Amino acid sequence: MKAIVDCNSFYCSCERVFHPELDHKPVVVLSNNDGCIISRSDEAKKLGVQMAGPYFKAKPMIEKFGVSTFSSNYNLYGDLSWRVMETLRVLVGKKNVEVYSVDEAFLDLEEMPSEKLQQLSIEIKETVERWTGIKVSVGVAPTKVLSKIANHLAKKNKVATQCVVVLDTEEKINDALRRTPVDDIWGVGRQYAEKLYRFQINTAKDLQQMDIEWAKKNLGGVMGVRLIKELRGETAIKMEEELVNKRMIATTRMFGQAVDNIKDIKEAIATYTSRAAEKLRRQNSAARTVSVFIVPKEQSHNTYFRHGPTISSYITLPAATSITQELIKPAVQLVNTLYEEGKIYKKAGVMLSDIVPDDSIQGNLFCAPAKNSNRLLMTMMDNVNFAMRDDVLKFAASGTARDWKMRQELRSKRYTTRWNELYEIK
DNA sequence: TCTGGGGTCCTAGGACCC
DNA sequence: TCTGGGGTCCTAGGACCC
Repeated sequence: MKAIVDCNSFYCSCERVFHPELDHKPVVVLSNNDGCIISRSDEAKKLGVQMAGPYFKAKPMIEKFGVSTFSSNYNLYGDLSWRVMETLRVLVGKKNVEVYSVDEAFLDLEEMPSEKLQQLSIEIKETVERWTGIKVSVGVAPTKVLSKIANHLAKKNKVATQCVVVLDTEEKINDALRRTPVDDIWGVGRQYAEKLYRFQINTAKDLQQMDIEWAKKNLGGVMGVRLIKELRGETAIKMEEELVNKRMIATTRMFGQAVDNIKDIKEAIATYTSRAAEKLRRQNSAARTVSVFIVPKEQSHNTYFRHGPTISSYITLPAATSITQELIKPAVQLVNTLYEEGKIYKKAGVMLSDIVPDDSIQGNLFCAPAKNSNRLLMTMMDNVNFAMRDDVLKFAASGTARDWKMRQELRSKRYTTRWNELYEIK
């Protein structure tokens, strides 16, 4: 059996840990730039605040009902996420925890006797809450897809289920499948949901009974086949063993305000490259391809949100590297080829790919090997910046005024990663 | 005026090889 | 005039996830 543990309204819950007076009150958390709403408490959901909706549209309602609003505080969420995951590792063993996202983890419970699963799930839920202050929901079932369905049902009926649903018999599974519309299934997005409804496939039970060949043809080939197998209780998506290195690393941002000069864009690109290089070194990798893209502001005054055309290009380096300066240089060069005078830009990004392990960099006959002093400098910068969870040390190319930086007007304090922002009890 | 950021996997199709 | 068969590698793009 497998479990999925999912934090309830994670970012909102993190804010509540340090604002207990907000329990049972509506809370929302905004994306970078205070652009849209990315986490809502149950009370905010009940008021009708839409997920991923633009903040400025919801603002009148938010003010009317006195919804507490926060800019995203990733220092805080990252730290609390780590505490939740550590708690799970203590409870079920390190090797049985697969961190799936900042607020979710799969647990491998194969060795657990089935009659103990309900009890264990309750214990997990209660311990995480006691140790971290974060409320979670637990779904248990034979496969990952089914456990996601269990979790969904637990969240939908918090009072009746106490946030724990265990699907350990055929009967319970079938009942759960009948109560789950296809668009609530993990792996079915908007496109597939529309298609399924057109075929009169309305519930997870309907989908489970479809032919494998049909899935292959209509639901994205092997992905569809896996999905149906998982719904039938047959494992098709395995637990990931250890931490796998990323094969692509990206840092992209909307600008706090639109940018109309190449200097600011270069600064932004240098900053994003530094951040991406940091992620690269954290997994002991090096990259050989640097891609840069910039997005001009859309001209039309359409009421609908549309992405403008993305202008992008890439450079493949003679040898893979993880040294920030060596990556900034080509990235900034690319900006020269992409930037067009007179246009206004609202977003930019850097992507590193062709990623290889740092210790097996393919040498290049025509290049000197990376100097050790550079490595030492990188390690030193990483240590300082990691301890502060921010880029306290940076390269001059990143700029100092940084007019393009994102807005975060409503951010709470970094209670757990800054000495001078510690929580105070009077 | 104001709409996030960071990933994964898969497929089709083109280029190229013998 | 006729124009094989099998393979690999790469890229772009679609779909999905949180």
